[in-house]
Amino acid sequence: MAKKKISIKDIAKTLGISITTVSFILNGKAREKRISEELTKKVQQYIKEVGYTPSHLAQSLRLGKSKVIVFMVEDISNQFFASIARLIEEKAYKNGYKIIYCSTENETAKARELINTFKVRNVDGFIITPTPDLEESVKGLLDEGFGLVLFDRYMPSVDSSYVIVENEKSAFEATQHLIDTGCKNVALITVESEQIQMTDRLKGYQNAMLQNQLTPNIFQVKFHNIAEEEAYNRIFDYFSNNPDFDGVFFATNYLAFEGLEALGNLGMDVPGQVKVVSFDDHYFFKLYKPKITAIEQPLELIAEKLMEAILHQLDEAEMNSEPKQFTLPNKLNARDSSII
Amino acid sequence: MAKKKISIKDIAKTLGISITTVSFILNGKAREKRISEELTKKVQQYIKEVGYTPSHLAQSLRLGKSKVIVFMVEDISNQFFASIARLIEEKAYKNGYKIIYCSTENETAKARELINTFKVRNVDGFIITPTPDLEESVKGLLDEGFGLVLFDRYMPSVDSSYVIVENEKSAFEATQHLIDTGCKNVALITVESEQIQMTDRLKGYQNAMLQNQLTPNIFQVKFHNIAEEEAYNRIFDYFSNNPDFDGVFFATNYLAFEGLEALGNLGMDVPGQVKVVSFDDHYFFKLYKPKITAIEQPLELIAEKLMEAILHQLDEAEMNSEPKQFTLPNKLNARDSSII
DNA sequence: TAAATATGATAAATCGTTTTAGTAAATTTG
DNA sequence: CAAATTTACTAAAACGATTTATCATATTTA
Repeated sequence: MAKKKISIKDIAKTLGISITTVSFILNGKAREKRISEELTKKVQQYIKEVGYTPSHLAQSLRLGKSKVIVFMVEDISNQFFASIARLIEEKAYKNGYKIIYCSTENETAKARELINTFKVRNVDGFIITPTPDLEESVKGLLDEGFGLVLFDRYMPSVDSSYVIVENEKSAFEATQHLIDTGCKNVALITVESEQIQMTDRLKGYQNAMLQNQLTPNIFQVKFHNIAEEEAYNRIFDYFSNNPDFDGVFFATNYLAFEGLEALGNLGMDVPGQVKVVSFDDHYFFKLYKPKITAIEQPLELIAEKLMEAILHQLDEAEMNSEPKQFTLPNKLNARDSSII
Repeated sequence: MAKKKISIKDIAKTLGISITTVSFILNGKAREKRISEELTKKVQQYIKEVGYTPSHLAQSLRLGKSKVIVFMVEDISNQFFASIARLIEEKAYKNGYKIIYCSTENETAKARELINTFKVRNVDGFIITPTPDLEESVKGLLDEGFGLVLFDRYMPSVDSSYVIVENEKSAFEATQHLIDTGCKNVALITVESEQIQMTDRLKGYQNAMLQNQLTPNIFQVKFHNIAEEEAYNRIFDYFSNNPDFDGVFFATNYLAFEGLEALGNLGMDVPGQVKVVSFDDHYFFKLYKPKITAIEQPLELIAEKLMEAILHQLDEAEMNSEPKQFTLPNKLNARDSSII
């Protein structure tokens, strides 16, 4: 029966004092504002008694800060993003922030729309995995004073805070790992994308191949939000038409899932005939027979740095400070050591 | 350079009219409130010109509705919950709602705390996977007029809206499926839990066994937020000590992941020697060799009904209406048909 | 002892809306 | 033609907080 929520005004009236006094006490300014110890105690006591909590809405309106951070990723149901969501959650609540999530599907139009939606919703900050061509919107956020941290990928042309991983270095290592275990023709299965996290992985692969005097063998799947099956078919076709490889480096784990399926159906033995490494480790890779070697991103560290960067920006005291830019190291989980 | 946001007051001043008039026009009450066509047009034109959008904070404060729904689940990084999150997202935004998520870890204390946090944060509604002993808090929400829908499990003692699946029926079917394919001793691997979704699955299994004159063979893993490895070890031990089963029904997919690992390490051939069915289908089960039969929950339907139920409650017009209670059918994805 | 300062509290503006209760002027009615 | 009604619009209160400016009264200071 929805007992009406008590307000600061009710408290003032009941105690026969002014709203101002109550507010000062609530905000710990009693001493500073010279409210007597006696009255302060009395008010605090009463507040505890009735279980009063201030209206965040009213505070937000008055102070112009909503204590809301938007977590805008490619797809919140993706294991990687969901895991990060889980990890930043606690840190956010601990600091009095709430997190609203949304998924862009990596579609620029959708991302722009979402940014606009949330801008007018008085959120304080954004954590974003940017879609292609989102520079303008992102710069807009920065200009308008919103907190902003990019992650998973950054935008070379925008000087914002970001948290990414060492894509090129790890891709190099993964490729080198395959070569070290005897591969002469390592194929790279990646997506057709201009986004930096993907081009960096490509670069790492290419450098490793060239440094070992090997010929790159690249297949870029057109991945325009196509269905899993479609990806499977394209990878299957590529493998059938170019069967002379002895190693595969998958640039993302969903490519690996489909690719492993394809290898299996083509009767290619993993890891006997073909060795495999995937970017972006997954619970699945430990369970798969055989276990799959993969590059693990440091989820906890990413989450930690994300919150560090966004809170730093939202902290009044340090407004307009330098952007924080983190490039974090991954870990290659070699699960085929018995093969070497 | 944060150009200050334009307010309704600015518009009124610029056009030399009152705030009231602008507000009426903004809210489509121009006709009703007898604002002349001419002025209405002019104002609308100006609003479009300057790209004004109302402050949701101010509206929320004034109207007492924040257009925020809390999505409170056991663990947002769990594939099932993350998928639901993804699916309700769009429906929410389409209706002008934002979604805040949080994870309870299935800990009652944490759930209570979260509920309190969000109650004072002026959210409108809650979608909750209740932890054990959460009845009081949940009833509190109902009494205080918050929108509420439980899901994944409900509370028999609370007459709230909920969206669940046919746990008992599907568990029965899964067990029957194993029996039909020749199993005489089907083990049930489940968690030690009093929660209804789990006890229902147990019931379904038991009924199927008894109806077939077979002896139930139940192992309840103590699952007090233990690590994956711990669960693995316990299941491994159970299998080693009770090796005379020819089928396993796993009550959740994470139990199946660990259980399959254990079966593999025990050298038990799946599905030759032991046939397996799991509750809660997963991408993984399609990829695993052999493919694993599993019960698929209707994600889209669940999401749809969740939003239907919560929006129904938040709709002013239908306040205090009857709770909506949905029990949805699952689908058994038999992937071992070649074996029959 | 008059002026200056310290003490303890408060009135009122403000944030950006919505909505109730008016109010003048124009029009209709009897 | 005066009264009643309609038209077109507005003043002001309210939502629930924060904060600046102010105000008595008491205490120091000169």
